Amino acid sequence: MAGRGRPRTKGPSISGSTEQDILNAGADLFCTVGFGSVSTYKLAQAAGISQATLYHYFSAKHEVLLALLLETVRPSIVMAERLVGEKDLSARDRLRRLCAYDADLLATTPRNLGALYLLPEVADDRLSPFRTERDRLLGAYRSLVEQCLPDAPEPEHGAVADLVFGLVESVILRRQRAGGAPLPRDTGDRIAEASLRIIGPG
Amino acid sequence: MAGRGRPRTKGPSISGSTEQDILNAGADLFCTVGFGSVSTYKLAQAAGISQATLYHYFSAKHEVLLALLLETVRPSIVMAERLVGEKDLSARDRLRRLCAYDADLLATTPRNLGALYLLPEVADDRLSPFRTERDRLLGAYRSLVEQCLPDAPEPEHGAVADLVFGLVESVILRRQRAGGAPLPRDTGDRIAEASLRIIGPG
DNA sequence: GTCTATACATAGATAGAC
DNA sequence: GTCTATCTATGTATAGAC
Repeated sequence: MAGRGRPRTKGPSISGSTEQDILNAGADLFCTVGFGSVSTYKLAQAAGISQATLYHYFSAKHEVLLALLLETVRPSIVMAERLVGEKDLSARDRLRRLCAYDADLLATTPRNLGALYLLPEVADDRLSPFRTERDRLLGAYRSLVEQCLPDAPEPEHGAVADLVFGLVESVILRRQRAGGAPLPRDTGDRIAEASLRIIGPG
Repeated sequence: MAGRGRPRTKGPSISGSTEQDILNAGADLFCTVGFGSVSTYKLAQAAGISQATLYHYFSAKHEVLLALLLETVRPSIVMAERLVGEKDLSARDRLRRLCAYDADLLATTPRNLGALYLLPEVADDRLSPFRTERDRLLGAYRSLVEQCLPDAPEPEHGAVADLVFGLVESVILRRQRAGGAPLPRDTGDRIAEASLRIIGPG
């Protein structure tokens, strides 16, 4: 199981890949301690490598955070854009599924990775590729809300999408208050139901 | 207007109080850059004083953040506990007012101070006095939800209160995405209406 | 009450041996 | 691919003059 064929000289990796060890360590630390509060030394230590070795895998500290952000948001984007185009289900059902999927991810993944979205450092220019992706996700929510409320005036779609998206993301804050521990498994479904109540009767 | 009777030798204060200058600078920087990413040097510079003078007013960097957190959450607690005891209004009306008040504060105050709640550093032991206060606020929400849903089973109250509290706090995230700029003035009312829809028909 | 100066530790990133 | 050693900058906090 360990090493999976990749020869290593020292410091056996837990995951089988040193890069993954670094990402795992970053996920642990950035979510709980913050970004600016974590030194590259502590990050490397948590990954089981020396501080210098970090720079063999990432050219700078913020690149670790960027990689984490992108890989965290990607599954949601894939699911969202699939549901936007999936015309066999009603718009309400598709929005329900998206909310349930996203909220469940945020609530039950081993680490509270959504907390990365909350870091003020995300506003940094060097992390703009992530913000672009998150805007794509928000756009998909807006499309689904629009399909749910075809008769509503235009600006209303964005406002309602903001409410729904916000309700889903509020799972992150709740989990952070709970010390990062996973939330009950019905969290996703409850969020989805509440979202549809915000949308109004079908 | 400036100085308000307090003699100053150098570095005229903008606000009339150096302590307030420090808090203002902390509000600006911690919300936008983060806590660990802000040095005491930059903090002092933004407050218009030397780095050493900071330690005349606060014994350590985290004390600045603690003061900000406590003064940010206090108005919400005062309003919440007043509404919990105010029996002249229906429970729904009181919850509506609380949600509208809190969401409006978060949406329209000059700085996006709610973003302070999102900092991972808030989990630090030295900031536990703030977490205690925030739990008091959450308790008030739960009390009001309980009064709105007297027939619901016990654990349901906490779950619904989490949804409502989360929806209110989602304003922070939305504003952060908007670069910290104030949100439309109807944000509080919209959040309050959506909260009551989550609660269900009266 | 504010400053300059400084102590001392840690920061991010690079060089070069193995 | 990983390390030790190191560079240079910056970090927090304190000492002591004014």
